[in-house]
Amino acid sequence: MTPPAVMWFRRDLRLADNRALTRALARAAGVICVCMLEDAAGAWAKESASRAWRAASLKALDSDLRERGNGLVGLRGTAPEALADLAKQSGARLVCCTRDWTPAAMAEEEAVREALAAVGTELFVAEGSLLVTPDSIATHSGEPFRVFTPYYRAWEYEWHVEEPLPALEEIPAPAAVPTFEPSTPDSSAPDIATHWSPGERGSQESLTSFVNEALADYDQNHDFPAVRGTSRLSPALAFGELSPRQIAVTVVDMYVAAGAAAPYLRQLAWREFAHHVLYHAPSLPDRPWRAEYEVMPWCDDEGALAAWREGMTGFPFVDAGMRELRETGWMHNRTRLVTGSFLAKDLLVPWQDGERWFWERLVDAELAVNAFNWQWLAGSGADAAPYFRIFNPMLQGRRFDPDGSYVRRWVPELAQMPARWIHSPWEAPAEELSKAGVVLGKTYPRPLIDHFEARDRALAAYEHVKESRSGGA
DNA sequence: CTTAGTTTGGG
DNA sequence: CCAAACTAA
Repeated sequence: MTPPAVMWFRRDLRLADNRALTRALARAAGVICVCMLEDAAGAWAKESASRAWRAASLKALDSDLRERGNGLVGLRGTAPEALADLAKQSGARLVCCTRDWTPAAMAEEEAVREALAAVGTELFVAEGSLLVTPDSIATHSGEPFRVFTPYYRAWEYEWHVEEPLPALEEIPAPAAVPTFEPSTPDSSAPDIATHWSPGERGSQESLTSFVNEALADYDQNHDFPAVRGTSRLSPALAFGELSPRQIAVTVVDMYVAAGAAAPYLRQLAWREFAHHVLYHAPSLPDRPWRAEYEVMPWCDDEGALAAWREGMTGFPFVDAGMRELRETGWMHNRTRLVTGSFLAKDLLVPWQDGERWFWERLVDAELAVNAFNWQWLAGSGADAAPYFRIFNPMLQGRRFDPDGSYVRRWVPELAQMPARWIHSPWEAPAEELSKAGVVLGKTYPRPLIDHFEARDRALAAYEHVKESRSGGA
């Protein structure tokens, strides 16, 4: 009897277009499908929305596997030990997984490779989490890209439309698979099932409805958080329920001739740029990418941070975003920009605090993307928002939620406010407030700070960074 | 796509 | 005269 192969699922929780799984099947008559019950390389906080998503997604993967004559086995302990043990017990000579380009995951791959080598088993690492791997493109001088536009040009040139691998009809298991029991999600995590359908099938349906319903108007609608104008595929990408190739090919197929696919593909490229930057600067999650930002005079204001987390800053557009995050595990991109700018620039709270909160609360949290975006917002990142671009939360609200329906949905205490005042209730005449049943400081907080004073304070702080760059070192 | 200040151009 | 367009920080 030929020995089985092992498929080690990580952030590639899909059966279609999975080169690792396809390889395992091609090399052995039976495949043992495993995942680590606790994802050490993912380093989830104890309470985390992603953990809840992962648990649901693993369950879905298990049932998809069972339909194909297999099933998922959850392993305890660390990946190198658990996989080496499994290889020894089962006699497997081959373990397959998909490459994860984040630093801890790459280190984990190496540790697994060594542990497996010691028992005479090979680790095969397939590509599939990115369309263009971080090490495959560089500037003319051979340096990593530091600016998005030239990166995007190279990226666009580099990726090829290539048909994804089909889903596998049968995945024979070498032995009976025990019942899969994922670790239970945290009680504080959002109720995933009411807002999302995790798992490969649910994500494929999300992709189909996105290309059918929203893609054509993506460019016009994607900035309006009250509209379903974005793909909402970020959690599926984060966990590999869909590969970027499946998404890109579907999007391009829909719009062979028209340019309608380009704005969306550009967003996929931002995700890959984040991985490119992290790969070449592994300290991205912790330290400012631009070293001069080490001297940035942040304020460790616990109270302000708490108000921001709770969605109680008194700025309706900011609070709506933060509450959407809390309730659904996701936030619209526009409000990610505005809430992030508000934390880092208006409140001058270190971007790492925002990064940590998003990491715990977002179902789509990806290390590279989260770190990159926070640094981008704070001004210390690659091709970052210029320091003087400090979002005005009132103007942003009026522009991108003109009728206030996004605020009304997530900040119900303002539901009766007329659109004219909904993004700055403190400016509303007293009778408008009372008609809407709003008592500032009681039913809804007064603004935590004056935005224009905060803006001046932030500009002064950034001035300090500029001076240290020209004067110091 | 931030703001403030300046220029331009239509009415 | 004012609003849109442009520009510097």
